[in-house]
Amino acid sequence: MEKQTTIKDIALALRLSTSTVSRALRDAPDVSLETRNAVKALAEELDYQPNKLALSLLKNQTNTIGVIVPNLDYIPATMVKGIDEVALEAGYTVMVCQSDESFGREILNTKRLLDSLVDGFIVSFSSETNVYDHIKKIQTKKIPLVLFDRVVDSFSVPKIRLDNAEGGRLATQHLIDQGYKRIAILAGPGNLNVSNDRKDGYLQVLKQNKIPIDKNLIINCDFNQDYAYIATKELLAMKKRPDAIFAISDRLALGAMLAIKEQGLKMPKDIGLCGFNNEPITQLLTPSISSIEMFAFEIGKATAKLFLEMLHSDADMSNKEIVIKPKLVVRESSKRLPGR
Amino acid sequence: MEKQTTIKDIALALRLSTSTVSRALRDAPDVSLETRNAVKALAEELDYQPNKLALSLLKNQTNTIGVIVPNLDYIPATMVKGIDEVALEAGYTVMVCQSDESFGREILNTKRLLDSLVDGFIVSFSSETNVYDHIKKIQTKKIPLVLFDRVVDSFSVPKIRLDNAEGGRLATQHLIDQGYKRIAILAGPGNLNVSNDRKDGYLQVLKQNKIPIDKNLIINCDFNQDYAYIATKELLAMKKRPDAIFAISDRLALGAMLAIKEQGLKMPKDIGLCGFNNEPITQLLTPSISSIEMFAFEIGKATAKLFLEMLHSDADMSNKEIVIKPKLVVRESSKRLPGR
DNA sequence: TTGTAAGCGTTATCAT
DNA sequence: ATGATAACGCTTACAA
Repeated sequence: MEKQTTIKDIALALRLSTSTVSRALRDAPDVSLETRNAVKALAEELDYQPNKLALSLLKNQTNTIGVIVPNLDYIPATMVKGIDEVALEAGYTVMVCQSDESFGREILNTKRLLDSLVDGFIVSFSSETNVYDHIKKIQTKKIPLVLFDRVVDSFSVPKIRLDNAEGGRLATQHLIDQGYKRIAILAGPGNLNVSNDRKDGYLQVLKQNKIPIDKNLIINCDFNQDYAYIATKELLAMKKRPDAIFAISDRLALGAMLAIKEQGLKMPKDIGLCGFNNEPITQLLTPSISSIEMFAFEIGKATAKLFLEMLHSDADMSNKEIVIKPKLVVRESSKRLPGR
Repeated sequence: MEKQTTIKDIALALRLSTSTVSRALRDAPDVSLETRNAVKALAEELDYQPNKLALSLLKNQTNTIGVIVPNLDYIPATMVKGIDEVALEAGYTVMVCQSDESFGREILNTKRLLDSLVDGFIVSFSSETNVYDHIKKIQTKKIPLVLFDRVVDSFSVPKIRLDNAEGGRLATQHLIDQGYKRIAILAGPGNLNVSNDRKDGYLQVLKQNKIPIDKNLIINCDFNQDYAYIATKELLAMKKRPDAIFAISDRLALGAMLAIKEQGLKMPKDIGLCGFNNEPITQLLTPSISSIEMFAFEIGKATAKLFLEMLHSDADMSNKEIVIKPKLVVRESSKRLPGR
């Protein structure tokens, strides 16, 4: 790694002081046109780049945002893309760390970013996380923090998330509208808001429609296709098997689909299926899978915007919460009535 | 953001000089046990964290690796995971920038990372890139650089990639072995090694098997499902239509599949299909799609290892090239003979 | 064993 | 209009 040109080099060459050079470079008003031009010309020639480290040390700010995501699957990757786009435009660089759904990695990532001296954090929790000391530490240090997607209510920090309950309602009501009577749910990990809220939506709609709730039809599980496959096999082996399945993620829906096909059941005739996330894959499968669009890119952009707003305004935003509305996307796996 | 505890704070509180504190903290031999303990205790109490910025400025090294990937789809995301894992273990932090297949973004990312003063670069090119001044700039500055996956031969820097030609051979030979006679190829963007090498493998095998090469069956295109769909429709509309398609990525295979299904053709009976990358989706589709496993995670890990090796050894590694062997995974879309 | 001082690259404050 | 100096947090000769 070669030595970079510094202000000193320029100053020396031009027999100026570093301060003058610094001023000239930044178009300060009180520097003669002559010197300014000379400085700029030489800077150009030597390919001078200001040293960000020195600047950061001085200003105590790195222009870097630490982003922690549970994984880099389609949805988080899309959100990161949104965050990155907005942050970049505002002159911030994003450091993305993925926790791989591991609490330990999440802690580690927090530490890493903390001592990388990021200007703030944008965090979405791993499915294992249910202790939040690492987050409290961020708060203690008064470092700006925004939670997104997989959030936790108990922290008074800005949050952005999908209206997951609404998503659950949309999916469940849709299945009911299509004439399904015994609707099971693959409900995801029990400690995530995204799981619980979607399940709550499901429960609400069942109640509204006076459909009795059968606990045997509610399966909590990892976001894991294999688990969904096994769970679905068990569901289908029941004496009174469900006639529809609401999987709270498309990955879970995939697992369910495999089990359904293996059982020789046909969608949507014998059994209905609705996923969540609206990943591209849902429209490619046969049958295509109904799902809930969650606007991941938009959530990402909104998150970064909210973060920057918090960073630059002094208003207290700790109770601000942005909730994005999901959209039902009906496909073959659950559509057995004409219309709609 | 609260002021962090510094060495100065500790020195002041303990009526020591900063150098003594610094030494005590780093277990230097020439500091009395007494002071060392006092310092460490207070450091613990005040939750002292060394300021990385100051250290970086001093040592002129950030312990950060800049990674540029063309996108965050399954394969690059998996590679990043591998890179991250190895880098983390070695005490390095990874800054990932995705170019979104845009040359402009790639330039921008290079700039960003360059003035973030990363210790080195790990780069995979966007599909638009065919001018390499930004890479030359990295080289001019003597900053360590490794290319991976989408590489370019003209640079004498360490490289890691799949044996793409072998992948092309495996896929094509497999289709021939299954009795397909007119094999088309969706060959991807013409300026990427991954495209050209896979196509070369295809051409080689056709020659070996004395199958005439028909230029109409060779389609160069973006890594874009929609394009593959359209191209396949055209292929199928030919008077002498192909009886098999080798798509050099699974995304392209998906597009092809949609067109094939729409045409009412059955795989593998009427037409064979083989993709590339072995993304999880290939085994979920109906029919499941044969593909080439490219060991993305391993490539990622190997890349980071090679990078670190280069960073820490003074041997000239500029001609080192690691080539990973792909593996054929046969699935329903191309298997019409028993056995194998 | 401990302290002093210089230096990493930059900017801000206060002279001149 | 320009320069000298201190400061950001830390390490490392060199001195004591």
